[in-house]
Parts: sequence; C-alpha cells; structure tokens
Amino acid sequence: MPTTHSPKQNHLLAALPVAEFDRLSAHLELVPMPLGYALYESGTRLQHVYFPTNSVVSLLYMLQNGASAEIAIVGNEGIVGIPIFMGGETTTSRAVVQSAGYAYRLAAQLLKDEFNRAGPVLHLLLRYTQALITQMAQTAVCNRHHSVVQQLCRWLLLSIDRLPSDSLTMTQELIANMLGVRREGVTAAAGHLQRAGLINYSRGHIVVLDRPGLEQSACECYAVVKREFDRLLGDIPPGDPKHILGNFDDQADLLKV
Amino acid sequence: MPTTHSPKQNHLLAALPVAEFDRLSAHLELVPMPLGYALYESGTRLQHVYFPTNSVVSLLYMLQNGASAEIAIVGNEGIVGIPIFMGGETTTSRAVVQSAGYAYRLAAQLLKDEFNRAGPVLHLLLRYTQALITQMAQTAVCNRHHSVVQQLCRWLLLSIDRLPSDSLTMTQELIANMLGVRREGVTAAAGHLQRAGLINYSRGHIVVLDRPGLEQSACECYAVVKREFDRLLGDIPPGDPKHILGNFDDQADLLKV
DNA sequence: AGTATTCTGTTTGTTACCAAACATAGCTGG
DNA sequence: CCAGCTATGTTTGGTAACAAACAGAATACT
Repeated sequence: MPTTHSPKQNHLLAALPVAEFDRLSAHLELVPMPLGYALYESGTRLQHVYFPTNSVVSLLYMLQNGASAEIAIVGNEGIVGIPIFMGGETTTSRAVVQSAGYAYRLAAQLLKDEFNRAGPVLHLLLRYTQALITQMAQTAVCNRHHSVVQQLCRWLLLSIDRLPSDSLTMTQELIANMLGVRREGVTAAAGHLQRAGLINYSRGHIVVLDRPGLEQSACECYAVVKREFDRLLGDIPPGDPKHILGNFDDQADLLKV
Repeated sequence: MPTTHSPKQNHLLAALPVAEFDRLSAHLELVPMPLGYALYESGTRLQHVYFPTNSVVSLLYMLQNGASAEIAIVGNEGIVGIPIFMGGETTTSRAVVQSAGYAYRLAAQLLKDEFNRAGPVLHLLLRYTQALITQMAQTAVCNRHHSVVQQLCRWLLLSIDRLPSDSLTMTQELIANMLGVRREGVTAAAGHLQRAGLINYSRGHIVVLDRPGLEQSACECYAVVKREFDRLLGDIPPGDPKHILGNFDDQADLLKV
C-alpha cells in the first residue's frame, strides 16, 4: 500500500490531456475501498464514478436464488460507473470491492458535464467501455466452454494484472462467488495449481509463483481480453490525446478545448 | 416478409428526431440479409453499420477449437456495428445473420460524423449500447447457472421478440452453435418443450405455441434483459428526443442542432 | 491456554452435459 | 419412384461439476 497517492495511478486519468485532467483533478476525492464494500447495488442510482488506483472491483450479478457470477473486473486500468455516462443511470449488476485499496471518486454530475463536452474524455471512456464489453463477452464464452481450473487461471491473471504485486488476499469462498462455482470446486482447482507449482495458497493469501505457467494453464480467454485492452487503451502516453484518438477522424473537438 | 420497406421499421431509426433522421435517411441503403451471412468477422475493420428491420443478427465468438458461443442478439430494436462509434473499429466477435430479412446500412464514416455531433444520435446509441451490455452480462450469468432447456427458452423469446411472427426458421444444429452446446442437447431440450406443448418443431421450422408458458420455463435472465431494454429504449415516441434524453441533464446539445 | 471461528481439504452420491456412434424420418431432385 | 441428403431422435458410456456433510488446521478471541 503506497504512502503517497496520485490520481495518475489510474491509467484512464493518467491518459487525459492536461486541460481535461486539470478540470477534473480539483474534484477528485481519494476514498478508501475496504474489502467487500459495495459501490452500488443493482438498480440503485449511481452517485459517483470511481477510478481505482490500487484497489480492484468486481462487477457481479446476483441471481434470485442467491447465486452469483462475475461479469467483469475493474482495476487501475478503468472506471466503475459506466452507466452514468452511457445514459442509463443504473445497472442490473452490483459493484463490489474485491481487493482493498483506494480509488479516486468523482460526482456523477461532474463526469457527465465533462463527457458532454464531447472531447477526449468522451472518446477515452468509450474506448474503455468497448474493452470492458470484450471482457464481458469473453466471460460469457468462458463460462460456457472452460473448466474451473482454466477459469481460475484467467481470473487470477486478470486480477494480478490490476494489482501492484503478484499476491492477492482472497478466500476460496470469495473466488467461488466470483466465478459462480462451488467453494469445493475452487479448492480442487487451487490444489491442482499449487501442486503444479504455479501458485502458493494459504488461508486467503495467494501468491502467483509462475506467471507464464499460469498463462499456459489458462484458456485463450485471458489472452483475448488482455490483447484487446492493450489495443484499445495500451501505450497511451500521459497527456497525449492523439494516441487515444488515433482512429478517430474528426479531431476538431480537440482543437476547440 | 413485407413488400414495403421503411427505415422506421428499425426502432432506433424510428426514435430519431426529424432533423437527425432526415440527415441520415438519404444515405440509408436497404440490403438483403441472407441466412448465415457474416456482416463482419473477428478483427476486421467494419465498413458499415446495420439497422435490421425484419432480420435478426447474432453476435458470436468463435473459439480456436471451432466451438462457438453467442454473445448477444440484435434485431429491429438495435444496430450492428457498435465498435464503429465506440472507437475500437473492430471486435473480437463476428456478426452473423440468424434470421434472414432486410436491414438498412450506413457507411461507417457517416455514422461517426453524426455521432460526433454529440446530439440525440450519440445519446440514443449509447443507451442502446448499455442495453446490449446488459444482454451480454446476462448471457454470461445464464451460461454459468442455467440448464439447456432454460437457455433455449430465453433464446427463443429473445428471438421472436425481434421477429414479426411467432415462428422462426432455424435448425437445431444452428441453435446449438448459438448456445454453445451440442446438437443432441438442443434435441433433448426442444423435445421437452414440444411435449409440454410450448413449441412446435419440424425440420428447421419452429412455432411458439404458448408464449406465457415459455416465459415460465425460462430463467430470470430473459425478463431481466427485456425489462432493461424497455427501460432504456422502450416507449420512445417517434421523433421525440426528450424521452430518449429524459435522464440527461445537459440538454443544451439539443438546442444547437 | 483454551475455545471459537474461519478457511481449507475430503468424502460419497447425484446430475447435467459431453462424446461418439447410429437410427429414422422427411425433403429434394434426377 | 428411389437415391441422397438433411434434420431429428436415440443409445451407451464417460466426465465435470453439483449437493451435502464432515474433518482438520490455522487464526482470532478472551
């Protein structure tokens, strides 16, 4: 846990041009993200968006019978609260802190105002949304076709990609809720990976020992998501909007700012 | 198959204000959508967006081993080609015509130009995108937790909601590809529904006999998706942008148009 | 220290779906 | 009409995950 915090620890905020960053930064509020805290529930009107720095958030859907399934993972590469700028204001899913840490939050109205300027913030957020859509689509595919072991590998990789170290604090029970499988299934899968020397597991503390090996054991889903995030958002030099909008033809908006 | 065609048969086009509709309509091109036709493949740059009228399109992901899974269904309520305005230009999935018919297509550049006006078209498309996201999230949940019978019911309901009648042309083999299960599984599930008197199945021609019964047999996923589409896009009086943007505070954009 | 709690591991039995092969029935076209 | 094809139905066997109950071990509490 770093002793100093900066909004630039979030990749989306770091990628903003100076003008946009300066407008927003005064209103960014550093908030702690305790494990299990629900940023919003299904159907509730979102009051803030969150830019995680060293925390990780799960987007979860809860079934009527109490079962659950993770839709997507959001960390320092993204933003929690997409429905605010998409126009729906609410979602059918909930957002829960999966790994404790911090985030910068911003009042919904301020983000909407910035979004409605139709400048770099809009384009950046939409590109991120497309990356998130890819992650959700791949989750659907993975849920259909892949084993618990493969899915656990994918999930571990997506998680540590969003964390500063190769270790995470997470019980098998919680992982089971995320993946939508039973706890025993996670125990079996985690035991398998531990015996293979890929991870070390001990009472809610996981350490990834062999990252390449984990990628080998994962299904193609992880690589597909990773590649798409890199393509859409990767290698964005801080403060340089041209890379963000490289594929956009109408860059007149930028000049107006 | 209607003998007369109109762009207004697509709900998104029908919901546009007069000014926006008039700007676009001259460039809309009626195109036939034959069964199995791929509007785009994974990774290819999209040249057009498609507004289906009486056709239905599946967004599919193909695994390396040849297996597949449907991500979402798009019909006359929506648009195919979201990555064009989201900024990614390509997707990891492919779009295939699931039920033959027609669509109006529009050159990618023209849609982007209209989108970049940051007016009603942008807000309408983003609301639709959020509805589509909900459908994809629910597909992920459904793939995890529900039986083939439940998923077949959901799929049938989503499909006939987007078709003019209660019948559809679709072999069990094709349905199996969509759901990402084996053909035998679909045979068993369809036989079950047929014996229950909910559908009539005969060599690629399905008739829904008891729609309420089908909704009973479906999992909650269908209702969740339907409700969210209605909430985000339903009851939009043609040409009245206020309903589309009801939740948007900054309506200054509208006045500029 | 000793008790309670939490987390992980294991057991047995059941079920849904996969895998592969084969059977039948309806349409199609010479 | 009959051959060929396509769509659907059925069989047997295997596997992965579910369901429920319980056992052991590490941590937390008093």
